[in-house]
Amino acid sequence: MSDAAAEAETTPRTPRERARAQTIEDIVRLGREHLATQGAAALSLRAVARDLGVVSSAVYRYVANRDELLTLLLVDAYDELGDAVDLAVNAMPPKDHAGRFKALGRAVRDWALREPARYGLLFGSPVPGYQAPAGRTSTPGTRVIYSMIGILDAAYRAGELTTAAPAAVAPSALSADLEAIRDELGLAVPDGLLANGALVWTSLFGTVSFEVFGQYGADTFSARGELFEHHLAVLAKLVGLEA
Amino acid sequence: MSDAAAEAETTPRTPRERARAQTIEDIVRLGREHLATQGAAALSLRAVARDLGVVSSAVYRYVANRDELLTLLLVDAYDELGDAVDLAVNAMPPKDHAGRFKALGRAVRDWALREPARYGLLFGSPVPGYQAPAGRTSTPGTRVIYSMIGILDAAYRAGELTTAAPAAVAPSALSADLEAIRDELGLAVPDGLLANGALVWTSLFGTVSFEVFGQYGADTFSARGELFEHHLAVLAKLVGLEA
DNA sequence: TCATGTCAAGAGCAGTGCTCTCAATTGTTT
DNA sequence: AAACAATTGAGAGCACTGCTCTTGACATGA
Repeated sequence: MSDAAAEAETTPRTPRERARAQTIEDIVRLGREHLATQGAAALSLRAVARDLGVVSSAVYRYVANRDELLTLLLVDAYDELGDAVDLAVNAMPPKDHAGRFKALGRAVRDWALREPARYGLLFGSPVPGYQAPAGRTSTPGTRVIYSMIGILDAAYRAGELTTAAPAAVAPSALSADLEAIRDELGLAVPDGLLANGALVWTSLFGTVSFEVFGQYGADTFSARGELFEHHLAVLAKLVGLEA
Repeated sequence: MSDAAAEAETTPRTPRERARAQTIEDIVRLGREHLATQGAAALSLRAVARDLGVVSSAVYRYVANRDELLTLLLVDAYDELGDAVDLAVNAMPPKDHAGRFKALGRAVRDWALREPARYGLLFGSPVPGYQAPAGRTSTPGTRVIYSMIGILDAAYRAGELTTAAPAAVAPSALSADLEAIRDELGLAVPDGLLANGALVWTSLFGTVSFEVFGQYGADTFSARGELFEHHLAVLAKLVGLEA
């Protein structure tokens, strides 16, 4: 236990370590399947153990407790979403900023509809009694928003944003927050744009959540893809990516 | 069981029925407290029974099962949120459409921050294995959106929306959806406005959810009230309620 | 070869939802 | 007032959960 963090990063050397890593991988894989089919709150270590063909207590050799497995699955899901987003964004030309933004949005929606339970773990109500360890989840958890901010910043630096820029934010506690974000990420975008970016960010996940969580009535919207495309266009305009 | 639905609506007449209604009310009250402090997935009928000073099986005399209690609490929360929104909206002059919209938004945010777990039950990830009975939850569950649409429609009919109206929606499956909504609710607002209204609706809950569910980093935004006000202003502009 | 470290298994505790039976209480009717 | 019937609470019990501890078997590295 001297440096568990360090050893967790190293690739396994001995056969024992490799077997152990393989077992943990199996547990995460089975956990992911259970999570995908039944949801976060229904995730059971005992069920995972059964599928692994092992008695329940044996799982605790590899995973400290249920929360630990939840954290592994959280990181796993964040990374898969991040990969899907990166793939979609990079499939577009670097200069097509609006296209990249829309690709990001569509990738989020597609992944969420494909993996509703895992999406719920990431962006739904918190699991009672579980607090995600910021040190392990913040990096994978910020990939999507960083990607979006990157698109916005690149478009701004290239001078390719609509001149109808959002009104500046008056000096305030909020502008101080925005300043801090700009500094930390080395951004060029002005306050108003950054604040609108935050709205676009939350709006994107709001729309997706409504669809995934079934907040729209069962028969209110049948053309949900079209509705999403409309929303995506409006959001793109909000940050000046489209005219 | 001949007409359970009918008898459920009538006010209790006999002392037995009154005692029974009182007990159910107590169960809902205790359930609400547990829900508020521990969250939906941690709601336990046995814990409620303990607090009620009764053995666990006795609760089943009054509530069919856990899902049934969840439904009662769902309706309870929807109604409380609806009441809070109505109160805030009606505190503004009927002609101050933008003010009424913002009051609605603030009421939603305030209630959500005051009751995070109950908000999570309404707008967070679905409880695994629980499907809300649409017949009992759709009416209380649509109060807020109907209120918002009402504000928008009133402003439109009064001709007090900014002329910079959103682009019309091309004839499509989406426009058919919007047409159906307009017909069913007897609205006057055109397609583009209605579609934007849907975005504003989901965006509002997206922003609130991010704040309530802790999706913002712990220290990314300190001035969350200001950020919300900024977003509210942008959303108001999106539907032409503000210039 | 032998000691060390690792492992799976099993028993067990406390909690959960839910069902069933039984006895007592209560309200209603004769 | 007495008899009846409906309603209720208690308790036992089943199957499930997370988690801990002990025990015995095994493989690894010295």
